[in-house]
Amino acid sequence: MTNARQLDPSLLDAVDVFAGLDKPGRDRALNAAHWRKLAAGERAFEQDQEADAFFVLEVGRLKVTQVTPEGQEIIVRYIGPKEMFGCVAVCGGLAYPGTATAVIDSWALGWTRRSIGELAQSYPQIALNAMRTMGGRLKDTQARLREMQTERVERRIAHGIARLVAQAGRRVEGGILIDFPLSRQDLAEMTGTTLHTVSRTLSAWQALGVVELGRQKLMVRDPHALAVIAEDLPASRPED
Amino acid sequence: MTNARQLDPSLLDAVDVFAGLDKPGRDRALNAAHWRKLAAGERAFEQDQEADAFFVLEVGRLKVTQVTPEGQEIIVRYIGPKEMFGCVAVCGGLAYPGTATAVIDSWALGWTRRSIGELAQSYPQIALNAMRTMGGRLKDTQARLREMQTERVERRIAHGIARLVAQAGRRVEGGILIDFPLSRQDLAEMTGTTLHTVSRTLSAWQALGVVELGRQKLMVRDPHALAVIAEDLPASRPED
DNA sequence: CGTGTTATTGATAGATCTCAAAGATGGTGG
DNA sequence: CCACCATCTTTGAGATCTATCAATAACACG
Repeated sequence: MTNARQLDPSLLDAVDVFAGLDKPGRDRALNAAHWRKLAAGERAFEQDQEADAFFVLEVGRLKVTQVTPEGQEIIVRYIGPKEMFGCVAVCGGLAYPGTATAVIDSWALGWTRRSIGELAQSYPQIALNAMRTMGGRLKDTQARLREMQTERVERRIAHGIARLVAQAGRRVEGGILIDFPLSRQDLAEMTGTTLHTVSRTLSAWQALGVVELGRQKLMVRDPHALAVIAEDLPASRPED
Repeated sequence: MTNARQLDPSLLDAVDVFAGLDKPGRDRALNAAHWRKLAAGERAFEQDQEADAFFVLEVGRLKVTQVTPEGQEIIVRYIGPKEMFGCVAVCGGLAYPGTATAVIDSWALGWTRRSIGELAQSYPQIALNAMRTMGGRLKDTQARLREMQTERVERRIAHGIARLVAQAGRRVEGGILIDFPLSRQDLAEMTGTTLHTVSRTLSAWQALGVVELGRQKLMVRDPHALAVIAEDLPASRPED
């Protein structure tokens, strides 16, 4: 693997899984890592493939997807800089549960299953950190499950976008822009609906001035209004 | 806490989280544990309460539920003997994400957050085991999310029942019985539908001889037929 | 035997998917 | 620089699933 990028010691600074590690620990972790470049559209790993590596994204954006036996695709989550991915399988020891695809050109640090295992052996803190992250993901997934079970489409879309705003929102003139290309189809696969319904819903919101739309582009003009929809607050009920 | 039951060393034998521990380790774990009796309907902990303990169920059956801000309840999972619960929060350090309620009279072993932390410190294997379990739960939850997003109600109910059969099915004369009281409402809260739709669906299945129904009782007569519905396979001949 | 819970069943309305077609958009190559 | 093409998006109409409303029935328990 070409080390086209330097292994700067600060790379692991904000990475949760290596939090609390001393200097020698981080150096050792960095020395065991290799760079992996992922051009937009390229895959870090695929569903059901043997889980042989664990990654931390440094630059870019990935989406993790699963396909059903019927061939329908759903988006499990988006991964941003400093987030880890491919962790579940390496810990559990089986195959990757999903496919990780770069949405824009990205750079990730990778560790083989063996080297991350050795590191965790020497630094138990790593296992505890990983556990904390997995706990967070489990909670997050349960929240989405709860939304799917109890909420109508419009609220689910609002929640999905709110999540993206928190994770990948960039303040720009006039609102908050989702910082990577995002199609109506992507939103549909995140929220369990169809691109048609997403398109209709977003068009209605645009007419109300809540969002501004473009091709694979989404800007939230009025985050408060979005929250009102997501939480189904009675705020601006025209009547009753 | 009354130790109404003995602390038999074999209690931890089949408990995943303590797998691979040597004899002194298990003894130490057992000595730090306390018994907790849960009468049917009683709660081990409640949603948003501070997470101060971690449990392993020894006898009985629990359900973990969450309520939405609107007051709608969903069932996150059922817990059977030798399964751990309350782990997420203790690891992550926050509040319990759901409420654990005994469905039938139950006995659990409990550890305070402090004592389980000390144990994990001394026996890193515990953290690894917990991580493996959480990985499994995450995968399971993602599978349910995928089902909710891509499947119609009938298939979701079939999947839900299949999961219960695997977890709590008891072979009896004429089929496999779900081993605890389970109402139509419970099934609805597991699969994201209403008790009405569950009732209609089950009635139809009963007419086909797939299941046999009773008050809070469900027996699967034809597991294969159920699998056919769950996987949406082409309807096959009875003698296939 | 009354009472509360649980379950069944019918009718209806509404949300959302499906099918269909046309309209934008941005990149590419001539 | 422009035309063309693949993709992405919008919008309409109809079909369908499922929730909701409503009423009754079955069951368990004291």
